[in-house]
Amino acid sequence: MWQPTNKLEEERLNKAQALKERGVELYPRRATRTHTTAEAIAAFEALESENPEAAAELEVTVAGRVRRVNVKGKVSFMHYADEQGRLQLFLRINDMDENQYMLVKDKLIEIDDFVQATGTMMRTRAGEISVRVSDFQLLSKTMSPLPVIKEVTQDDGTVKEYGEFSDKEARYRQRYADLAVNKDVRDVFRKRAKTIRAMQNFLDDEGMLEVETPILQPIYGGAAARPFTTHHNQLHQDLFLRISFELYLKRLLVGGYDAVYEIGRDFRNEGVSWKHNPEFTMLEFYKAYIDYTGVMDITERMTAYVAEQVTGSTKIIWQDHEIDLTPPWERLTIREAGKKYAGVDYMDTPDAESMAVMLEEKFGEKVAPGESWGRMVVERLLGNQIEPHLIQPTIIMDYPRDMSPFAKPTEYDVKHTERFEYFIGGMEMGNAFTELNDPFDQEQRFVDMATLYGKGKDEETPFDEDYLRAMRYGMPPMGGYGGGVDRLVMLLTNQRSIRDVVMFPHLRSRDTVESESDSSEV
RNA sequence: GGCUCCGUAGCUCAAUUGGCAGAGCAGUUGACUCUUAAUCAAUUGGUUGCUGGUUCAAGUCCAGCCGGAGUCACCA
Repeated sequence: MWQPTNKLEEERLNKAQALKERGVELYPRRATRTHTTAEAIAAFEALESENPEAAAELEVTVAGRVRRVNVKGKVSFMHYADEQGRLQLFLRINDMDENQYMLVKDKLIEIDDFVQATGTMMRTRAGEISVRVSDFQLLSKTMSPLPVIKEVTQDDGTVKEYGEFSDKEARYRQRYADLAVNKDVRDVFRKRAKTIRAMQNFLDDEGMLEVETPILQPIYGGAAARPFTTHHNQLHQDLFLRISFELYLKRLLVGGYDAVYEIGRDFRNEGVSWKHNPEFTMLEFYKAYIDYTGVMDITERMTAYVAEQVTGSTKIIWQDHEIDLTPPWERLTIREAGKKYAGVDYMDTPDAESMAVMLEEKFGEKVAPGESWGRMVVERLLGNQIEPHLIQPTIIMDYPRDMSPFAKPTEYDVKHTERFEYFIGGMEMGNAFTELNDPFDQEQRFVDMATLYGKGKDEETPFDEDYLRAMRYGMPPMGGYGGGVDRLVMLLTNQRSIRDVVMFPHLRSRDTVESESDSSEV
């Protein structure tokens, strides 16, 4: 049984007992509400100008969480809040049942409790719209007080907050408390929902079908990442949480759909950072009969559309930058971007040895032995030297073949593939290709992968024979896209950490002892 | 995993060279029939993340651990 952990909770427990003794139900079964806060205010304001008498007779029943209490004696004021806003309750002992009033006067019903009130709408002498309460009930008694934040709605309508709940760890671990007191956090997640809805609307209008594919997969693939593993007991089978949807979605175009998309969770067993969470939300789409330039076009239009829907503009503020998402965006090959932003032409160093020397001399990069040429181009030259410059939306295209096992080669050079990534605010936002639909080439890529990443390497890519079989049935030429939804939400809400756009970000658990399996980790 | 910084009351923060652990808010008691960061008077609240060490004396110095933030590594 729960015990109070501090004086404040002890007081609340005492009050709960006192309420019971007065016959008050702490957690009544039912509530009624005729008006939300916004509806009550709107209804009153609409009547007030034309017909003041009718406005004064407007009766409402409202409900919400108490956010401010001012007991003055035989008259008291309360602010309660629902999701849309807050409203004042004017409680006067003459206007209501004396016993009900005394629950407030004796502070048995207090800040953070949920209440229901019935009364007529009015304005106080100070001009604040309020409910003149005639009936008042407790809906839910709060045992643990929320962090103290005083909100004051100013004349210009903006809300000023006094006090704050800013401890990041506490906010992430107890997001419910964070949401309860920090309105701007609630707004971020409303925008998150809008972002996803806007994407769906856009892609539906493009004629794509939204689908769902397995999260538990016997063979993982479609990206290079360490998976989480689990086990199905009855089937005696190890399963992996997906690291991408790619291979399943492309199978569906073999099946006859022209275009499909999926928005869902991916899981990658890797480091966490301001832009990495172990589980994150991804959008992937595949559309037949277009190539990667067609995907570029969709990407630009989709991003602009979503930004417009969510923020009302295609120009957004991200940290210290104003970013213009209006199409078209700058498009550069990696090679051009290397010349422009890093001052090097990587084709001057066309093999791993010379590339390593150049990177070390020019940028002080310490290249690990055995790193491939393509990896150095993508991760060191692009990732470390170019990416931080890409604040305005930029498409970077034509990636080295060995880093792009599902992309078709470019016409001009088999060393490169028709692949692009795009960057906004210095963040990689997504990745796309002209998809490889040649089963012979794909089989060779799997073999190459095994050589490159095989034998105990963490990123080992399993050979997916069923995927090759699907390809042999005939796969239409197509363009495909994968992009991070969380990062787009960060951009549109100007949040600097992925944890601020994920409701319950992953944190180390507080009170578990290190398990034995952890000791095998380095 | 490496490095740097951080952890003090419910929340936000103080605490001089190592010298009695404090403030505001909220909480408690009382007053107040139009308050609004209400006001006025009085007042409670602490295993200073944990464990150990140095010292006459540790929030402060040292070591280890736990947790967080940042950064690097890692992340086709």
